Amino acid sequence: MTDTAQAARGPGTADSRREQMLRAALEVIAERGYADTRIADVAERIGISPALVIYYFKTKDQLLTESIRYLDNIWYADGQRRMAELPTAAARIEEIVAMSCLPEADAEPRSSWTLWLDFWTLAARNPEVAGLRQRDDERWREMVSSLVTDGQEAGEFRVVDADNFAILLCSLLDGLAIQIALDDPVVGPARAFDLCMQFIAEQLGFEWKDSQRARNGGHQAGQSNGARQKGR
Amino acid sequence: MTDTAQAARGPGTADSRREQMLRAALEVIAERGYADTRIADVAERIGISPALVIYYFKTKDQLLTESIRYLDNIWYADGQRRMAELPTAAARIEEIVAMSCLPEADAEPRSSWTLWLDFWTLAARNPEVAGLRQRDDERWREMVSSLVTDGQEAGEFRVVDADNFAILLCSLLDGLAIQIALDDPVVGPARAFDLCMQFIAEQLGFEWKDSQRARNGGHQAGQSNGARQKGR
DNA sequence: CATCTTTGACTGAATGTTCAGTCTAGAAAC
DNA sequence: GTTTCTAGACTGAACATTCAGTCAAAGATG
Repeated sequence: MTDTAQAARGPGTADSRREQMLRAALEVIAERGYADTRIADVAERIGISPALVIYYFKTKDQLLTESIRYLDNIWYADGQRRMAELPTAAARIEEIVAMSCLPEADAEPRSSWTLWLDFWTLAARNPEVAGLRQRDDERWREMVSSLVTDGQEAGEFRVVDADNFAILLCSLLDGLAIQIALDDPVVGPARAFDLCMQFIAEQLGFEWKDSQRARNGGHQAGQSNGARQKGR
Repeated sequence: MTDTAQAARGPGTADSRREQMLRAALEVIAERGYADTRIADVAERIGISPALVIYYFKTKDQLLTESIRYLDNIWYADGQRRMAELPTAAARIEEIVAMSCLPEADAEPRSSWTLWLDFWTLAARNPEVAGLRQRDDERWREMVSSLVTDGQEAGEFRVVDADNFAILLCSLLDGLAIQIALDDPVVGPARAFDLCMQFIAEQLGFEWKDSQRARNGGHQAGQSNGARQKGR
């Protein structure tokens, strides 16, 4: 009967404890990798006993899976928020590229890009995570796709197949993210960003002047609250 | 003379044993994932005792790391061989895309694409593997880059910056490989292949007629010996 | 040729460690 | 005073690695 009920509906403290643990879990995963993340690590990071982690999440697996879900949701919500704040389709698509390529100044270390590597690897064997990933990818492609359609209707973009373009762009971003996550000396954030924008501008037929964005390292569009994730 | 050694059940000769183990390790990694691969799995697969694995590779880590190196080398060598067999730059670049996207008919299961996910994830934390991956990526980009240059000199391709193009294409292939590895229902091998070829033809300004390659599922260019890897 | 000796491949049974998850009981909240 | 949180000590299982040998083939010796 008390499946997950108790935890979610507890007093305010319970709620923040949970989230505190989820965040800690993501940090540890980013540092040590999903496979090498121990309950003790997560507990230690927030100064509690390992037993408490089990008290909130019945099993280790639940903790980790849920933390991935948490990441997934935060990331998507953040994307939507940013999109809503920008006026033109061109600006919005640039924001997407920036989110995928450029580390944010305010965010913690350079951790999170690697989280996506773990996410993918996990999805290869864990059906639940696989579903999550797939939905996430689909959402993302739709975001791009409808954005392109909007831009075309507004006359900002040339007419190309929006769905195909979305697949291409999202795959390209994933591929570039790998290089960035692994600190490739040839394909750093700035170069990835520039190349990608050039590609987009060419495909969609709009002007893109080498922005200074890649130089100063962060996206400036909308960093309102203290969301701390940044990779993709 | 006394070469009855290789009997199916009997003790194997030292030389083939190592490779046998490396191959078995890759199979297990592909199935269960790097993190969940146990020495006992590898041993069981070839019907030997776990102790023997340690006898050959001092530690588990060494076995796994070496198996990744083995994969890396095989993959690169295979790529080079295929390139050498094709006459035009256009055919060669198509072969690269096919290698990255289309599963081969003869190869075992659909295992190996996921190996690359594990490879990347591992590279994020293991410096040795990181070096390996970086070298591999660099090699690959150079292959594309020089291929493009050749094609341009031969008048097959339009003139674009070869290095930038190589980065773009390799990243795109990586990104598409993720989708394929994770069995994305929207981005299957055939579609990935077609989209990618369209992109290339457009960028390099050559004709590409919707080949039947993606349909019949495999690459036909050069499958001479019984090499059994296929993913990327 | 008949015997010993060496050597390398191989195994089964320990050993030791690392963790996830449990149990007990105390402190805080309500 | 009952329920919710929390910690510390503990248990049990899963595994990597070690050890002490077995076994068979190849050389050496006479």
